[in-house]
Amino acid sequence: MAFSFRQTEIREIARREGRVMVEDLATRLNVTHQTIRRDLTELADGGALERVHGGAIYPSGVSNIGYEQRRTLHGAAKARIAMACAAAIPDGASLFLNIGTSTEEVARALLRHRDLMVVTNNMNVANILAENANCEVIVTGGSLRRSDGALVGNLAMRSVAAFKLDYAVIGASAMDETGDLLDFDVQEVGVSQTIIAHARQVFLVMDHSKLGRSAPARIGSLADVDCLFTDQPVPVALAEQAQSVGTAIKVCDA
Amino acid sequence: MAFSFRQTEIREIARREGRVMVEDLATRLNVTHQTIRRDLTELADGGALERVHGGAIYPSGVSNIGYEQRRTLHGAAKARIAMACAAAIPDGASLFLNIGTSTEEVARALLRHRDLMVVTNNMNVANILAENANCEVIVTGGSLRRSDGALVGNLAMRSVAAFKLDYAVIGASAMDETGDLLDFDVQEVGVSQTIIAHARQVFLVMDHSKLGRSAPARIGSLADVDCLFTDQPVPVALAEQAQSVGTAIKVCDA
DNA sequence: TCACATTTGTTCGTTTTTGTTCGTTTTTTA
DNA sequence: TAAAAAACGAACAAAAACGAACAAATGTGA
Repeated sequence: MAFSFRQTEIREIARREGRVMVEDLATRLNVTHQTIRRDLTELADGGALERVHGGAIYPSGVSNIGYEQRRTLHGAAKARIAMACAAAIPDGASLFLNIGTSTEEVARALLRHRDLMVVTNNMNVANILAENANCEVIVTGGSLRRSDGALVGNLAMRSVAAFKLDYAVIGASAMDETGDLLDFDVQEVGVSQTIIAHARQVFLVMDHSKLGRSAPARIGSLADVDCLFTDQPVPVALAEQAQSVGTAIKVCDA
Repeated sequence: MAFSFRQTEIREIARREGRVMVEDLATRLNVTHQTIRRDLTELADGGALERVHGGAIYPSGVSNIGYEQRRTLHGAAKARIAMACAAAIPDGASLFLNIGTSTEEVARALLRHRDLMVVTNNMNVANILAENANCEVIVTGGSLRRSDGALVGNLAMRSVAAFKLDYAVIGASAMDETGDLLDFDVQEVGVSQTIIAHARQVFLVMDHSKLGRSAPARIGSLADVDCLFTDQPVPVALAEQAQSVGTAIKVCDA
């Protein structure tokens, strides 16, 4: 179904503003209510909008901005990665879980584990694992970043440094071809570095979209990681690099 | 099931603030109580909210830690206390908020304040205030206690000690006739003491049911408190005690 | 230019939503 | 524990939104 010019515009407005109202659109687009209604009905029939009395709502599951969006992006792949990573962590272990949607997924995959001790600077992880009664959850301090529930800053770093745990499960924004582990946010780098330094084994969870691309801040290198969990075969250069520094790569495809 | 605009908004508010009240929503959304009730019923039918007498609560996740929230839903007294306490805190202030349903209530009352800096060892408080974009939220570290979302332990205490703020808003389990401030949980005492020591002004929020009763662990005394916010006139002995040590008492009755 | 299809505006009966009232149930208070 | 207060839901009327039908305007191809 091809939408008219006006219908496309209505959909655009709905995407931007989350919702549209018949009355309002009629004024803005200089047409009658009835015309708008016809448009909304067609858009709803085509699945582009969700019709409600008085207007329509942009379907939220599809593209809530920002964090919610990333959350559902690559959902199945992330779940597989998380399951594989969780499987590598034994009951009774102590571990760090840092920021990122991938690590949150790991937290979900750890809900059935027993006697874990988890230290995290991610509020969402804490919330998720709160449901596992067999798991001690320790939250690092820090300033709350609303966009993703991260706790950042000095406090977080100092808190992490007070531990020495069996595992660290970390995510990051990117890894480039030379095996450098990168992040978009400079604030996060310090915490991630500290976590790596205070864990006996480091697991990196990262879907394929982040491999081979770049980001401004450097956390460390592939050599710091004991095992990389991802969803597709990695670029050859990276695979060779991993081989030479002794990093295992676990590809979790369907 | 597609929810109407208003219903969508109600759900959003519920997500942000953990709960909604019929009365409040009717005012904020400019419709009658009956309309709000209908909305809440439909949202509850659709599984988007959980209906309770007087309003509804947002299910799942952290907002759901413990059933305390439901209990306090009808605590009009607590809400009044919280409003009065919030009113005594100016925009731009820095403050501690410790554990307790009363302090959570204060957090809700602070949602409209601007430029606050809030340090808390209460996950629920952090979640509530996360929605006030004008408020910097800092979470102390600590071990997560599931029953009430508190962060306890050494880490919490050490984190608190890193600050010196304008106000401390604290709750406690009890205050006996001699003006001793008491708690049922020994673990909490240390944190509360540290908070008191690192604030320029101390506000105690405590409903009348806790006044004049006892508890095993001692936090401090009435003398450490600058102002006590409660909902009913305090016992005479306590009032005299307060007078002699220079503690203000604010009775927030309807 | 004409015939025809498509889109938009207008009108009007129908449906949905909301406000009002009132008796019932639940919660609070004394 | 009984009275008072608050919240609840049902019923009905008013208001708002809806969609169908048809006329007018616009666009299109012979």
